[in-house]
Amino acid sequence: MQEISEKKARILAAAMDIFGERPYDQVKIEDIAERAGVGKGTIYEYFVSKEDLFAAGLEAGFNEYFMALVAAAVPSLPATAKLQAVFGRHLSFISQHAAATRIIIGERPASRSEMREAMVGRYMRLGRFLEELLQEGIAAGDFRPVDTAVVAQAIIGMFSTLLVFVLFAGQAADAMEKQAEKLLDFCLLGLAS
Amino acid sequence: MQEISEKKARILAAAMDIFGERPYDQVKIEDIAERAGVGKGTIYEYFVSKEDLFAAGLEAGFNEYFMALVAAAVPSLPATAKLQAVFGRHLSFISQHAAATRIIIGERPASRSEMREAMVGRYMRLGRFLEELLQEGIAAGDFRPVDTAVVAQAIIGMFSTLLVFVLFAGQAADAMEKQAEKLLDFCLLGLAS
Amino acid sequence: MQEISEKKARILAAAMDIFGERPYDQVKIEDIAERAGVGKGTIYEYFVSKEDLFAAGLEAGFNEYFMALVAAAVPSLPATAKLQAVFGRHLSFISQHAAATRIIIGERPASRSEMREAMVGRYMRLGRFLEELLQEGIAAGDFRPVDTAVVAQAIIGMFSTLLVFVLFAGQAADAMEKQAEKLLDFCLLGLAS
Amino acid sequence: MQEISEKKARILAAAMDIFGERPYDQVKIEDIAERAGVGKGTIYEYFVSKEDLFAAGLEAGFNEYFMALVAAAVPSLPATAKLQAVFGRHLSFISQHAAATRIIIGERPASRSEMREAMVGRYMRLGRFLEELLQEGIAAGDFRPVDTAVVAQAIIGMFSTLLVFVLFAGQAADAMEKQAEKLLDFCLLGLAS
DNA sequence: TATGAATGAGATTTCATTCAT
DNA sequence: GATGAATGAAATCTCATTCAT
Repeated sequence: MQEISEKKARILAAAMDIFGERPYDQVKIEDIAERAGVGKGTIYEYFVSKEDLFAAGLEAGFNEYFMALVAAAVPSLPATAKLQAVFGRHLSFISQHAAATRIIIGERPASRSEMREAMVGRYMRLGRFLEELLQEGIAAGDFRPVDTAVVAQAIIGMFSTLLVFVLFAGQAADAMEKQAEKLLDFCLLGLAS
Repeated sequence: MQEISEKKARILAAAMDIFGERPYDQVKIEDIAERAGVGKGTIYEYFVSKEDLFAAGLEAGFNEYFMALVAAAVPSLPATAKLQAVFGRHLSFISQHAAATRIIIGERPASRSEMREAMVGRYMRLGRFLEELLQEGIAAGDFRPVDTAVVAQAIIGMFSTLLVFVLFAGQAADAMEKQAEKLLDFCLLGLAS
Repeated sequence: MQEISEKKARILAAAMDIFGERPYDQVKIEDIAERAGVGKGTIYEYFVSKEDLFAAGLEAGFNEYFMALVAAAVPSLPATAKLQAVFGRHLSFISQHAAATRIIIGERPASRSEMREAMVGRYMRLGRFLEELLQEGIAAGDFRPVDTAVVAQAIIGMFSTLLVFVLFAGQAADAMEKQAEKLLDFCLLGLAS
Repeated sequence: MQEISEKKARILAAAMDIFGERPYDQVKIEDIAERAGVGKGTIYEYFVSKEDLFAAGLEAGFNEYFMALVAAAVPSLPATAKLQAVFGRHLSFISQHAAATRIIIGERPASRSEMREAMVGRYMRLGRFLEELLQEGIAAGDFRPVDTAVVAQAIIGMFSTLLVFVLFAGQAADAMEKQAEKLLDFCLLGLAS
């Protein structure tokens, strides 16, 4: 059973790798099988279809990302520092896990309504996390009492802009870092109590 | 020659329609031909390939969107009012032209670097427009002297978040309007001189 | 349009040929395309699916067979001679069109209910033809007033037995001819008025 | 060894069941394994291949049927009564063992000449049984001295027509019973000494 | 002996693109 | 220029069979 999970994980990892490299319809199941070191048929033992595998990769990629953000928000830190850490972690994650990230933004969110729902669900999850962080800051008097839902949305927006610049515009890492800092500053301006 | 352009326009319109309805690889050239009321072969008289047609639709969709924003920023208005108008127009555009919008963000065959470049180019164009607007406001003393590139980026980010909520989460129009207003307010907080 | 029908006919002929040679699932669409001298895709312009093509072949094969029987029953002949002619034509048809015939008995009648219905329909059509022939003979006083439905069924049964012997047991032609004659005689014994 | 046979029998029974339900290529070895309550691999302990298993089912199904006919021809009965009993048993068997019967006529992978031979062999076996019955009747003076081979063949033909009507046309049982009686009568007409 | 996870050959069908008319 | 019939490459998924346990 442990063995089984291990194989499923290997397939999933291979899928994320490859789906990150090129668009969905340029990925052959066979490519993934090869990279995972299993037979084509084996993939279908663990995933219902190519689309299912893609969706699983999406979910796993987001989870990885989300965990990274959560881990960055060390509980002992004050809210401002947490926010700063989250911004930084966002940037470093998308820089280092370009492939996984490219899946997250999802080359094809439109197809199945299930997938849309999942995507929206992920947005919400990220939003809730940021809202909690903001509420904490407000409670501690670090932030002014803003509408947390709105600000969270704004932050997600900033994150997604950074995404585009890092992944597609191929900006240099340090330029991006500066950019992220400034975005954070702008954000804090609006939050300053 | 006038005739020719008219036909090309009809094909492009049909393409935008249909690419907005479903993901790239679920669209058949034949569908577009049918909707445009021309033969399959005719499309190849005006467009090199399916990908080319998609790219043209993308560009046209963005132009439509961009023109709408530009038109909203009536020159005679003060910067704050312009920004407000642009926010409002963004929202109304994505609500009313869901199809065109879905192309803009949607499904990129993304394989070709040309397309990535075009996408980045559009981001930049939108960014420059917003920067100009911000600089104007700063010059007029309406905004504090922020890093316009950064704030423009932040606004683009907010726009894209609104996009997700409107297109995929299916939020009610009026709820979104309120949300957009609040995003603008948050923005203005950071900009207030 | 004439051209089109010609191509469809060529595909159908090739299909009957090949479906007659080997069982359904050992026939590749590609084989049929090759024999018909068209591309694989072309077949799908004229037939919805492999199964559809098979069903069409079945129908066409039966029609050919049925026409042959009908043609044998020359109107001017007395009933007994007609019956004799039909027996003879049955035998010669299945001997000479072994391939087409093998389709008729149908390697896979069970799959779709449509197909079953079509098969039953063919049985009925053959039955009605024989019944008419019998009724004519009864009216003319050549045959005793038997239950025509029953005797028609019996004749179909005899036909199918001959089928098995010719197609599968590979009996010599003249031996079969004698056999058919005797079957007819036995039949006539029951019919003799 | 007793245990082994029991398992083999269970597999065979399951195979007959399922091959009777749907055409050969819609049957998965796994389905049979499941119905038999054994593992997929186990089937290959007892049968060489899917085709082999099918052939075994065919043979077993025919044997069941053949035994039933033989049992119906109770030795003490006069020939006419025997023939009557055999007709009746044929009908009741195909009505009650539709699945087994469907195998007998059904779907032949037909590729292998072995299978054809087996099929012809079964026809012959049935033929010999009927011939013996006829000869007995002739010897007893119940039947006129017909060519027994021919009449046996005719009877087999009638049996197969009944098959089609019962299995595929879904005729009501009692209507068929009447039909069978009449077929027998017609037969007896030809046999009456 | 029994198992079932793993395999990979294989075939239908789709659809972008071509080109003769 | 306009058309759409013809094409064939290509890829998902199935399933009989194997073999390590």
